[in-house]
Amino acid sequence: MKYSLSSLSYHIPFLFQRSNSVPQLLQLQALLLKTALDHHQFFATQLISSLCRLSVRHAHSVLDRLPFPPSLFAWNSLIRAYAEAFQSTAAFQVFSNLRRFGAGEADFFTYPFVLKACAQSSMLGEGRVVHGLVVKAGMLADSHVRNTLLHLYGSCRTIWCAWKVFDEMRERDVVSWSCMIEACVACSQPSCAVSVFQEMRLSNINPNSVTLVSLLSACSHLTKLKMGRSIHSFILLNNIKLDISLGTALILMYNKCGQVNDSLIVFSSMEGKNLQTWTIMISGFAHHGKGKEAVSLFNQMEAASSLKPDSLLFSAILSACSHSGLVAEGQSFFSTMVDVYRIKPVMEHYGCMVDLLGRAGLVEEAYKFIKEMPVSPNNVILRSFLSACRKHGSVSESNGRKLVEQLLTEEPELGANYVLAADLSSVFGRWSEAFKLRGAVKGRRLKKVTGCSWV
DNA sequence: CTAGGGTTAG
Repeated sequence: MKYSLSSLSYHIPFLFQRSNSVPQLLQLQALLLKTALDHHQFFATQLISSLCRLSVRHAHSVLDRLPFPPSLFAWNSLIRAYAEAFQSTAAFQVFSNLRRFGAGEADFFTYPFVLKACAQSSMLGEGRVVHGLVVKAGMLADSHVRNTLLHLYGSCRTIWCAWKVFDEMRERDVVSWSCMIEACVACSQPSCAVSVFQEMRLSNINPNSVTLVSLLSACSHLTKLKMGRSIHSFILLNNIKLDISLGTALILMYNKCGQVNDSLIVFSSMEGKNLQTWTIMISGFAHHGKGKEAVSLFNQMEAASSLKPDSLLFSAILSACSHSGLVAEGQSFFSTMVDVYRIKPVMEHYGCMVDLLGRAGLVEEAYKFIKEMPVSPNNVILRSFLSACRKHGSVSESNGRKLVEQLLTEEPELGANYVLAADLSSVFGRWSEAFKLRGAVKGRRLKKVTGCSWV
């Protein structure tokens, strides 16, 4: 095709819009070079922002080689693209380059992008630096910037900083409140999240689906079934769309509160489901001893959707099998995972298998499995196996003893391990040893510390 | 061209 220069510059924006591959865009770049239109900032910007959609790397190299200072729009596109590609360090690096070499200052698009990148990777130090620049540039006046700052401190689990930003806000919109609720949940303060929500209602701000996802998460942590149910009715009454996230959060809440039947009702009513949704529903069945239902749901997923099960889903289904004594099914899932889906088993999967065999009383098989695993068993697996030994006996004393020693060496601070060790010594009739081990329980924690500091 | 959300063994 032949274009006159003026008609060419008219057509180029459309060409950009139509290009959906890197080679096509590179061809366009060649065209710009040939026609000297590459010296027009408008086209350069368009090239960079189009490239950002497809290949951040290419976009970056074009920006670096521009013969004139790139537009702020181009810088912003690049930072955003890096943030969206989870390359937070690169996003921050581009932001620094913008400040050093760029023409003009960062604007109220730049800061949300770079802050989002910092939040994603919990880069608190970098985030604080950006916060300082935000203050200096007077950008706190922008609500997007303020809300992203709030999100940053929530993600970095520095709740006091989040509160500071939140308290200093004069105007709070639904995003500000949602971010604050989310920050409380992220910092293991679910009851705080609930209070913030109540305050939000008093301020006459209406929650949206994102707010409710965070709030439901707080309900799950607190097992507040009544509140969870009222959120569910709120959703139904207000015709809030049950999207994947909201539906998943609801199912999770019902799971945690022991109401799997309700989980299933929500699950069935959802239109779109992703892998997480299936995983959560299957693990709900797993936790409530409904192994058969879990297995049938797994098969249903394989048959009815194009989703490919992942490592987490296999953890869930293996756990379902082990809790319901479905030994053959569990073993079959394990080999399907390895042979059909080519997923490399990790500690969790081995743990499920040891648990599956151990609970079923197949102690020797469990021992054999542990010995044949390519990794050394962790505390969880050791405890699971030794509990099986305590219950079903029938492992040779010397083999059991070695694993007990391993457990006590790796986790000497947990009192529960000494209880287990003492019980096993009793099984083998070593009474004095059992007595000594029981003495060691004193002064040690019986449960793991979860690190929850609820207010 | 802008901000916020959910999962896995014991």
